[in-house]
Amino acid sequence: MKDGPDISKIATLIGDPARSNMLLVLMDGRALTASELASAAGITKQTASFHLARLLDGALLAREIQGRHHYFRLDNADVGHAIEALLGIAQNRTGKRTRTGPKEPALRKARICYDHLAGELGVLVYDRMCAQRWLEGAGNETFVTPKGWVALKRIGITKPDPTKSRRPQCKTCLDWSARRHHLSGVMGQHLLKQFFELGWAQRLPKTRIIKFSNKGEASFRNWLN
Amino acid sequence: MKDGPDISKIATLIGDPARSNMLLVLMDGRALTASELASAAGITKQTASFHLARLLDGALLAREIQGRHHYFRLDNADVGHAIEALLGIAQNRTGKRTRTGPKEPALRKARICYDHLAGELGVLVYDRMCAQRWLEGAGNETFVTPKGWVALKRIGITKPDPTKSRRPQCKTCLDWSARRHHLSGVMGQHLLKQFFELGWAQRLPKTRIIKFSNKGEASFRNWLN
DNA sequence: TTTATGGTTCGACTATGATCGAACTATGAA
DNA sequence: TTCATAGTTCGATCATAGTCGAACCATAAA
Repeated sequence: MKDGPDISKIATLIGDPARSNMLLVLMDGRALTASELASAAGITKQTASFHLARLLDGALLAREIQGRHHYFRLDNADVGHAIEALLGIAQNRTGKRTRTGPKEPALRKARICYDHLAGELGVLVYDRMCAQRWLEGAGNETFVTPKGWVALKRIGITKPDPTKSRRPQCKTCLDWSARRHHLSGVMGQHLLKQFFELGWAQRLPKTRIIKFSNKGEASFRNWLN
Repeated sequence: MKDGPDISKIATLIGDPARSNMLLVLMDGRALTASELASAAGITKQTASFHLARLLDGALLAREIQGRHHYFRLDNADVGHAIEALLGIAQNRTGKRTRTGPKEPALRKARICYDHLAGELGVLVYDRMCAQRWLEGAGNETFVTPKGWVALKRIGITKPDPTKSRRPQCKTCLDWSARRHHLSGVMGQHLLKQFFELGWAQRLPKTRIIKFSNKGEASFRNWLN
C-alpha cells in the first residue's frame, strides 16, 4: 500500500514502446549512444533524451560519458533477466520462438564501437598491449610507453608531436560482451583506422561488425605476439 | 519496429499501480475474487473490473467463474517469474531484501478459499475422498456416493433432501499452491463449516489461514483414514 | 417470486505523460 | 577562435488511459 517494492514504476519504464525498443536493442550487451538509440526506437533526439533520463533515474540503464558521446548500457544483469522474462510471456502468447540472429557471434568477436575496435579482438588488443608493457596506467590515465611506440611504428603509427595536443591519447572503454576493457580514445581510433588501411579488416555495411580476413587476423595476432 | 514481441504491452499491463498490486497479491498463488482484488488494490469495483479485463486479455491472469464469484489467478508460472524478476530490480535499487512472510507456509498448508478449505489439507480431502470412492465424477459433475454419505454422516453431515435442490453439491477448484484440485461448492462449504463446529480448526483473524489444532488435525486425518 | 450481492458496461471527467520544435550546452576538430 | 555535432532542457500540444458514478446483468438465498 504505502510504497513497497516499486515494481509498477519499473514496469512502467519498460512499458513505453520507445523505451522497450531501446532496452531490447541493448539486450545484446552493447553500449550505444543516445543518437543510435533514438534511431533504433524511431524517435527524435529530444524524445530519446527524455526517455534515457528516465531509464537512468530508474537504474535500468547506466551511462558512460566519453567525450561528447554518451554511451548507454543495461545497468546490471537483473535488468536483462527481467526483460527476458517479459519476452518469455510475450512469445508464449504468440506461440513464436525467438531466434537469435546469425550475426550475433560476429558482433561479439569484433565490432566497431563508435570509432574503435570492440569485442573479443578489441579486448585482446588491450590485454596484449598491457601485458607487453606497451601501455601503462589505467582508465583515462593510460599512456603509451616508449616500448609501445616502437611496436606501433611497426604497423605505421607514429608518435605525434607532443606539443600539438596535451590530451591523453588513450582511454579505456568497458566492453559489455566480454565484460572487460578495450582501448578507445584517439589511440583506439588510430589503431582501427590502421587495421583498415593495412587491409587486415573491413567493416560490413549496415552493421557494426568488423570482419578480419584470415590473413589479416594472422598478421594482427602476430603483431601482438 | 512492426510488431515484434509485445514486451511493452505486457510491461504496461504490469506498470499500472492498481494492476501491479493485484498481481503482487496473487503472487502467493491464491485465486481471489474481483472484489477482494479491488480492496487489495484500493480501488472501486468498476475500476478493478476494468483492470482485470485487461489482465485477462493480456493473458497475465486466468479467470475461473464459480457461481457469482469470479476467481482470478496468475495465468502461468512465466507471469510469476517475470514479476519476481521485476521485484529483483526493485529491491536491488533500494538495497532492501525481500523477506518472505512467516505466514506463507501456514497459508500453503490450509487456507480458506472463499468458503471452503484450500491448501495441502484441502487437496488431501479431495484425494482421500476420491481414493475411497466417497466421490465420483470430476469437475462440476462430481457427486457423493452412498458410501460417501455414510462417511460424511460420521462427522455430522447428512444427505440433503434431493427434491429441494438439483444443483450439483460438489465442484472442484484448482489449488494453485499445490497445483491440484480441491473440493469446493456446497459440499466444500459444508465440510469447512463442520470442521469449525467440530473444533478441529479455526480461522486466524485478518488472514486466510486456517489453523488446525493438533488434536483436530489428528481427528481429521483419522476420518479420512 | 423478491432481495441482496458480485461483477460488468457505459459515459464523462481528468491527469499524466509522450512527443517534437526550438533554443541552449558541451565536446571535438580545424 | 569558429564550426559542427552530440546531447539536454524548455515549452506547448495532444492523446491515451485510469478513475468513478450510475445503470445493468447474473447468481444465490429467502
